[in-house]
Amino acid sequence: MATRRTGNDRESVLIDATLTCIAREGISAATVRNIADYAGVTNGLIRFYFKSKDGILQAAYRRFLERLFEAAHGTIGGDMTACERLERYLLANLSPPIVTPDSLLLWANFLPLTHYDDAMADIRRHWYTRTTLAFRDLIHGALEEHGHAPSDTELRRLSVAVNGLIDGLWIEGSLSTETLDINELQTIGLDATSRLLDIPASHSPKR
Amino acid sequence: MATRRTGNDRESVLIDATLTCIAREGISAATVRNIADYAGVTNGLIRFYFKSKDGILQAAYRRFLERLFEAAHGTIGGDMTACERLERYLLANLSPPIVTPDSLLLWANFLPLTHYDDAMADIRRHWYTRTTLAFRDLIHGALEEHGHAPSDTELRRLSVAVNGLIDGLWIEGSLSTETLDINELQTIGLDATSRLLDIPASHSPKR
DNA sequence: CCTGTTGTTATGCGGTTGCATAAACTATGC
DNA sequence: GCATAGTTTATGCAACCGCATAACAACAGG
Repeated sequence: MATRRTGNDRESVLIDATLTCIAREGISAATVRNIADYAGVTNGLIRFYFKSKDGILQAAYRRFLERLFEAAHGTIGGDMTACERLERYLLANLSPPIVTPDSLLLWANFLPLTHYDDAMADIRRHWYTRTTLAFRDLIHGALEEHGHAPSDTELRRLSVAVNGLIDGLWIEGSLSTETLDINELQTIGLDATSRLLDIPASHSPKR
Repeated sequence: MATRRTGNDRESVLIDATLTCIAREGISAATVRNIADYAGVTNGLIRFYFKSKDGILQAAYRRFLERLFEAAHGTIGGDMTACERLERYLLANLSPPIVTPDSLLLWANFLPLTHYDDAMADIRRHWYTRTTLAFRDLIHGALEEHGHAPSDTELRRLSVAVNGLIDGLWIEGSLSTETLDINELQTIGLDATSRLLDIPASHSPKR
């Protein structure tokens, strides 16, 4: 019997349990009973905190995306130069906990749901635009700092390219944690980005 | 009642039905009955061609990956220059049928299976190494053609970077078929690649 | 202490669905 | 026409799923 908790503490535990469950056994194993097992409680409790199974799934998806976002943007301080901010952001996106088999698995498991379920689709769109915009700003800042003044289309294209690069490296890194070490992944990412944006990398000033 | 067929024709239809089914309704809807419906036959027939549900799933995954591979490498002729070959390859990877919501959905639906099922994992590894190697050769050829003679690590890193870029653009393109048109995606991809490899793009000779 | 509220369990229901099997039927080649 | 490959129909039977509800445990305030 689980010890009694107060406040929305349990709710949080349940959401995390959902994520671990999905990461370990896949979305099809994310049944009310199974999730409850992961959380160490009994199935009925889920209905106490969420009005349906869809509810807890949406909450889990939201938390997952929010964590990804935070893991990347949380490392950025206001006192940095634009280039430092961009670099921090890139590095975070090429390190754990973002680059992990689990995060990729969660992403892949959730993605299909956003195609059949409107609520899930909304959640994805929300975070997608949020990340995209924030990212564009980062790129914009870094470019300006080096005297580049890109047009709107140029900026958009560069953002798409670098964003794509990072996403692709994220996948490669998460899928081959054995064969590709994290340091090399970061080196590759930073170096490639500096070439794409035509700005020197911070540690290797020239190239 | 479906008309009678001969040879392994039906088998092929069943595999395709599996893929359509997964793309449209997700892996959890890929039940024996549902797949049979998509194929226009009855459930019992599946067991005639495949020894279990896992069997047909593996066959479907194999076909899916093989098609992706073919869609990209099939466009390459032996009489082209290395650069042309690379460009063709990149363009194919940034066009339908590779860049489609369906292919991404299939990919995302299958990926988790490769983490719980050894047979599926083998299939993924097989095609993964195959694509990686082929891609590295393409890059290598293009670099040589421009007088670059990369070291092994350089070549590997460049391959990872460009490969990541393409994968990332594939995701972005497949997820936002509305907001991002295919031509722009290709422009972005080719341009970015030429910067990464430090070789001029074919149509815009200088930049 | 008692009581009301909140957190938690236990249990049951109705229903779906899944995979597999076996036996019956049909077309087709020889 | 007979044998065989292809196909359907019917069925078994179990797992299990999501949801609901009622009983039980803990804690807070009066």
